[in-house]
Amino acid sequence: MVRTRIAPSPTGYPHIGTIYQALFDYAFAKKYSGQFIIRIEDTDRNRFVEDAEGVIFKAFEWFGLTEDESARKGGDYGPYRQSERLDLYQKYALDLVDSGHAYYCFCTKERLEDMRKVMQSEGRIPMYDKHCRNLSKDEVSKKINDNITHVIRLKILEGRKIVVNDGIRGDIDFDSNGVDDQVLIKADGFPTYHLAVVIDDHLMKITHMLRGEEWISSSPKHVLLYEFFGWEQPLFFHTALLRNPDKSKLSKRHGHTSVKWYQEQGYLPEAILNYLGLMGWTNPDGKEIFSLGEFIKVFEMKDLRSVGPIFDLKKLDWMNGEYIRQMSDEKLYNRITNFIGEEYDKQLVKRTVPLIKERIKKLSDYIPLTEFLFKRPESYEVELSDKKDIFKKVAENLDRVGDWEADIIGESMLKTTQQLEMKNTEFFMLMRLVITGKKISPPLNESMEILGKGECLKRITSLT
RNA sequence: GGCCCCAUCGUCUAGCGGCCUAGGACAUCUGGUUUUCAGCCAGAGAAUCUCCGGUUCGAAUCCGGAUGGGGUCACCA
Repeated sequence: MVRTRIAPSPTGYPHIGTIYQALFDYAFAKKYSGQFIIRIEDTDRNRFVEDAEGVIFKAFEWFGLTEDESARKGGDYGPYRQSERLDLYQKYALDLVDSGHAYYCFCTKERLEDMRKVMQSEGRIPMYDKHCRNLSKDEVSKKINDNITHVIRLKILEGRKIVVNDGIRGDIDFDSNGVDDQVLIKADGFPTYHLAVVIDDHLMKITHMLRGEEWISSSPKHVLLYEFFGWEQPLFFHTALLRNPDKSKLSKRHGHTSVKWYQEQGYLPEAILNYLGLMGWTNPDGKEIFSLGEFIKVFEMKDLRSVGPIFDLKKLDWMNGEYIRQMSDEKLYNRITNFIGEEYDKQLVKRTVPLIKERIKKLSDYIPLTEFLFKRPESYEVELSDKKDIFKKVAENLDRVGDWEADIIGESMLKTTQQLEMKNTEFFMLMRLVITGKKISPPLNESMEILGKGECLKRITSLT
């Protein structure tokens, strides 16, 4: 049975990289009829954001990455919120102390900081100096009785080779001398990520553990913990990191990391997922546009590449446009009204859909392109005050049009062009400007039909 | 800096020892369709496969080293 999990921290809007990983977790679990789990890792009380959890779940819903078990849905291996599992972590940490694989540490933050400064100034790598490692049992119990704040640290054996098996990269060897005596239980009684992740993945029966590459260097600690507990490890998969254009890890400063931003830009969730699926993975049949369902059918974790791809918005834009064009008018209409809100006349919006479908890449392109239909242009991109005669003539001819339909409107204007002995391009550009205010717009005849005869004549005669 | 990961067009990638004078997609440019833009169609340019050694009859593909990029070194995840 395959069981995968994504473990976001409730610190704000979800990171696009979290979705990237969740996509693989989800697809893999679904492919093998397993379960996909969302676990909330809220052990850092300093970074905790009150309503972040709800926002996270909403985001997953938006993408259609629906979980089988989670903090909101429950399941057989709960609770799925780490803050509700504190006694569990405590118990296992004490087991580790008993078996000699962990120890109490009473060092103050100040001492630790000073120690690191000294080590750094000596050009050494800052690591805990194991100061509290060899305290006697009596010393420890005395300090605990005296209520001295303490943490519990992992005791790393020296001179050992630790092998981390990664499903994407193969075996990665570490020397235990380079691994720090990691804090397992913090002074506030909360576990650190390292302890919690191992205990939870084991207890929740996770079979395939996928996470970002930035965790590789702490993996030896986790491997050791599995060994000390005598537990079988899940398979590890460390995905390549999404990058900024300068190749550094995708960050707010150089790129867009928040799911919220993508929503506000009017990217479609299915397009984002499709694009993400192209990062580090290639569809065996070469197709670049594929649905989540198709992805699930062919995805294998081992096919993931280990190179960190640069997140290229240009290609996402293209793909989003591709999805928009493939969508039915009805569906696109729903997406647009959903996106722009209530203030726009829905009947009007509906009629514009066929006009803009091939012209927008993102939902946020809609309003700038169609604004002129909802309100009269306030200015014109080109000076029109010296074209009064032309507009007078057009207005006269258009006024005679009986059935206000695109084709007939076009014919009338074509006739006017001939009467005025103007070039088509020149004439229609003037018309485009007077109607829309802009040099670039959706098809003119159709736009005029939607706008209505009265409104069109008003716009034209206002310049005569 | 120590440790670890990675390395094919600007970007995403194909490639698993001969089919590679390196293929596709995005982007760019050109032409066509056209009442603007977009779309669509056709085409072009774009990678001495980071470099240097080695293995081999033969290497983008295997091995070693160098270089470059990235990650990580917290009582954050």
